[in-house]
Amino acid sequence: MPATLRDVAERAQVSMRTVSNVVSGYTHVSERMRTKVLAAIDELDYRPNPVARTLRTGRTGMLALVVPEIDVPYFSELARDVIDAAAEVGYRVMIDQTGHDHERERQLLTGEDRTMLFDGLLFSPLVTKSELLDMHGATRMPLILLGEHDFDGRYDHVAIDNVAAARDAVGHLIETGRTRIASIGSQPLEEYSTPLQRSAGYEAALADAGVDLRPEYVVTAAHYSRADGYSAGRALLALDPRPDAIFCFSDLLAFGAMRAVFDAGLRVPEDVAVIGIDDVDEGRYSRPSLSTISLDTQFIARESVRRIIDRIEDPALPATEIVAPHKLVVRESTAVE
Amino acid sequence: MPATLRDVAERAQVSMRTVSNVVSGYTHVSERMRTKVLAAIDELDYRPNPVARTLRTGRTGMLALVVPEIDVPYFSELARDVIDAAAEVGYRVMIDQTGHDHERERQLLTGEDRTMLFDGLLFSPLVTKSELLDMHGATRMPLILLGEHDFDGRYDHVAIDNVAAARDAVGHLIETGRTRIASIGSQPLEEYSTPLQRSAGYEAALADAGVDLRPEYVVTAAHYSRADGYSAGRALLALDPRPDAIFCFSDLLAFGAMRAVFDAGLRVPEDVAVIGIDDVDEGRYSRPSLSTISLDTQFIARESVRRIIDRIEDPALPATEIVAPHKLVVRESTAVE
DNA sequence: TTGTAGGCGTTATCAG
DNA sequence: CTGATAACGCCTACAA
Repeated sequence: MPATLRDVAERAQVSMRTVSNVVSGYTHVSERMRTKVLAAIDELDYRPNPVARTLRTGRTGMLALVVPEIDVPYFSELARDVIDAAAEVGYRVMIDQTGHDHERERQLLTGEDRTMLFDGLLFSPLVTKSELLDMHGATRMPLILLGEHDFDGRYDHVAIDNVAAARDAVGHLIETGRTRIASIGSQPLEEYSTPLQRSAGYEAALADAGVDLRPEYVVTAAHYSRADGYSAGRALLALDPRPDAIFCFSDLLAFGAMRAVFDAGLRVPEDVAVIGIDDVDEGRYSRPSLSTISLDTQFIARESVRRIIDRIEDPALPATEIVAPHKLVVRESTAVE
Repeated sequence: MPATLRDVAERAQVSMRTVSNVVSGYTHVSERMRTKVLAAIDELDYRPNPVARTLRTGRTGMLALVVPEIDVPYFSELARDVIDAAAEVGYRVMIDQTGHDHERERQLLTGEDRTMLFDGLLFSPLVTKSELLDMHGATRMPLILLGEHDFDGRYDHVAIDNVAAARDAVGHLIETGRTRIASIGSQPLEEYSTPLQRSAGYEAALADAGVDLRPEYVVTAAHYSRADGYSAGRALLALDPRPDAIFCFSDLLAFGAMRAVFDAGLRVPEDVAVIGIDDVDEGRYSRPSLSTISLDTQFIARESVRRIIDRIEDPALPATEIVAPHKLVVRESTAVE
């Protein structure tokens, strides 16, 4: 049976008030009292009960980070940075993965879950915006959207300019002389906003260069996985004329696509150039190393944690949008000659 | 101001007890009462306060998973499986990364942290065993050790047989005719148990085959990262005679080492064979694909969650050890001819 | 500077 | 089957 504040008070012959003062940052406690209390705490091996403290103060000191899949490198690298940024300001992070399951997203958003022991929600969503608004409406849980854009200014979000990112990637392929540019990553059924935006950027870049969009060059991917990149890549290589470049909506898709190119007996970048988005560590060591659009996960993590803490402290704050920077990183997979 | 149980009771003209019964799915409630209460809940948009419930019941419904680095694929794949396994039994998972920081490990273990809002700890440790015993001693927090071995039977753990895993990997290299077998991954300073065990397996396999251990073929790595694998690989390739095989203590090290081989103008597996441990997804798509020892993260996740829940329910349970299976997966990076 | 008492929102005990 | 009431452990006006 763990010791409580009352036990310590009895043991030290002082009031609970004094013990509490000592425990939670000294505010005017005499030296005699303090040592007496500390001794009692030590003897009883007392630790404050965080749940009771939470009930009283209304703060759990915990944030939730919700991502589609934690084992996708982009999200695990983001999680790493979020955990670190949160730790710096005294918060811990609960992670949940929705696994492309709308129902699980909905439960978190509506607060329907029975274990919502956190002060705020960092949400990297699949759902489209209108659905989101309806779901979250009733709750008062502070919420920051990650990686999204254009939510009518009704929510805080730390966004990526997905249209520009895709445009930069495809623009690079065009600059290096490729003209038959395929893409992998648009969504088969649902209208998720990230792939929609990246599709828009792809189309815009082609239009800018006066290159026709060939519908057969646009291959969908249900998940942003290596496996889906591989099968999409195989499909593209069977086309005639064969693409001379592939823009993948994520690095993971790109790794799969590159492997498909090799298995077809072709070379990257000589026969087919490949570029991704995310800039995960893997791409620096893959063969060939992967050209990509680098998204600044540290920036996203820091800003979103900063922002949600502001909002927890003042729920009335107006919603803001912060756009994280991105930049083109040229490596071997799009080299010329 | 969110509605409370009392508000609902007043609104529905019943006692708090009845409302509580309805909310927590108690069976013996008359149909009349139930509908009346549900109506009131709906009108007031009432949601139970999880913190109050937790204070009363002593359960948070949350587990903590502590790993060195969440962005290391092995750990993020493990986290994925742990989150899923926990969700199946109604638990959520808080993730913390110690980043090779002993102090952070200690805080979690001693319960010194001020936000320990979880019912049990799944711990993938860096510390050696005696340190661990001393730290955790006082706390009553249920604890399961992951991936470790040989803790005197004083703690529950879901172990990997690291000695056998390393031995199998090196044995495979020997069977395929390699004789100058280097290793990357022993630790430079501290005596962490996982690398110690893998070193032991490496040495044992060489001894089994009557192959001499050359000290210069043993290269340390501070972290199990691609970067460290790369620099270790470079160092090995400069030796004379050059190794014809490299056993890496993790897949990540292996990816770095393979890249070093290519950058030196050599080939994998023709000039140098490479094998890792972990079997992360990346190794199925890398070029060449990576031979490795597959660790069953699903098994580890399921068993550790099952075990910690048993222990939460009955803290008096005797400690048990479960050893997760592993198996050799042969791919291109160790092929012959 | 320190003590007393009330309440955070829930569940559990004990009557009825 | 339902109602009143006491904890759960802590923090903080308010009082001394």
